[in-house]
Amino acid sequence: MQTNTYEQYQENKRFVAVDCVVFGYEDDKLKLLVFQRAIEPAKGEWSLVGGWTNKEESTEDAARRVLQKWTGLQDVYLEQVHTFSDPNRDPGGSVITVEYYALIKIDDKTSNLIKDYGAKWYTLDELPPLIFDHDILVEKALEKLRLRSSYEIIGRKLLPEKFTLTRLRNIYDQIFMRKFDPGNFRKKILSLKVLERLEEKDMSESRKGAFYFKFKPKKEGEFSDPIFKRSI
Amino acid sequence: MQTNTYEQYQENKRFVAVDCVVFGYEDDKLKLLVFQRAIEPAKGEWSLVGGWTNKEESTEDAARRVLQKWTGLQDVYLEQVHTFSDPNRDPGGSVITVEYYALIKIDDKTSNLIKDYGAKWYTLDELPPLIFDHDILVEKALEKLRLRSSYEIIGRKLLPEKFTLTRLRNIYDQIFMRKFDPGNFRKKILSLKVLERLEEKDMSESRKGAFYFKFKPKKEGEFSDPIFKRSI
DNA sequence: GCAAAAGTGTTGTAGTTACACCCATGC
DNA sequence: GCATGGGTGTAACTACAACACTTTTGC
Repeated sequence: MQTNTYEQYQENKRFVAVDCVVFGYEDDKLKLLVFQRAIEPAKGEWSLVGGWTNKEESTEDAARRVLQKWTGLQDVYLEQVHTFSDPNRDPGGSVITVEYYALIKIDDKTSNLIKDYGAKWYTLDELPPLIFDHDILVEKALEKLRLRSSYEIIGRKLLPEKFTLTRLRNIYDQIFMRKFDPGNFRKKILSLKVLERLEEKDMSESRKGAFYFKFKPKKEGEFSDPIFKRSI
Repeated sequence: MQTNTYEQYQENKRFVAVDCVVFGYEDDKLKLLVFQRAIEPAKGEWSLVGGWTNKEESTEDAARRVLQKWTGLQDVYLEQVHTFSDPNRDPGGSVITVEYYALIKIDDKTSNLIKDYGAKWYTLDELPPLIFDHDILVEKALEKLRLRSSYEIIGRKLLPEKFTLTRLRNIYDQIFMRKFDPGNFRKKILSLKVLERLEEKDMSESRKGAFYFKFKPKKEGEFSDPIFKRSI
């Protein structure tokens, strides 16, 4: 173990937690994963997935560890959102929390794992009130997700291997809480040349059928798929 | 003192610091404030302004306290940037740092206070290497500042009461590390209607003289001065 | 008059929006 | 044959970039 030059400042040490806003897409709905809190205070109330960090890991690793523990999920997409530190934000004591949002693909396997822990997927409009400042964390995560979604097509982390453009648009409709014009959305997305059309069609949503698409493999070192060229 | 439900998790407690990337504008240059570190390890080397947080305050309050202590500055504009937590980022021990950037108006009073503490203003291109991951923090702060600057005119926090458009453009040139077209920049900024032209001219930079401008008072509850209307 | 920065005008391009319209197919 | 989502085309609008041009004034 490394020597710690700062041990004289012991009394400054803090509780540091991570909280994850977990987004998933199921039954054409953007959903959010919430848990019933396992410890006091507010035991039993709805809360985000969270846990303590420890000093041998980064907060991102802690977030991954916590997600793995509670949901069985691995290799999720994480992005740091914000750090909350109001000493009164948690009635149990002064706790700093580093917030992440996660994007995951919901499949049967994950669904089962999640059920084991008293967790539940809620759509954004049906979300119950959450403990502490977690409602604010959700709002912040959404803002960050919107920002990210305007720089790159985020469906890659939420959708199954093959999907229709209507489904992708549906995600964007829900993230931005508005209706995108189907024609314009299609042209915009296809102009970015990050999707590849498959020969197969999805016949379940319309008579005509809609072509499936998949993401082209992401090139190494390639930064992202900018949706808007404009900058200052 | 409030009771702490979490005391049983003592061994999870962490060192949490704040670091501030302080931007100022002086002699037509965007500058960054760095200090010579006062404690081991890396004592005497250049570092960002930073300090410990304690559990009675938020990290933002800690940042304000630290800035006040080292620079005498009060009422600065702060924005949280990112939280760094790699357990090996600080050779002195596992320390989480919450990063903020600050925008300040440099005047003679602040200059004097700052000199007292072995601090120094550097332009971006002359910045010496900083300790630990602080070079990365600077890069992150710049990115965040660029983002903010494309949503609202940030000069309000950096410039004196009255200023010319050339000076404002000069700030943008340096933040984005490119030359903005003087005519286009002028039209863009004035179209936002957040500036008010004064009758007085600055005759020091040209024969013709350039009108001084000032920011209109910010309306209460008004969010910001968007520079780009476009969204997805 | 000339240099130099301040300030205005003009034109082309490209991203975006709104919306009309055709397509394919199961009923 | 018609309703429905899938998919294409087009015209108007607007932000932006490039750049020409005019203004002012000290030297």
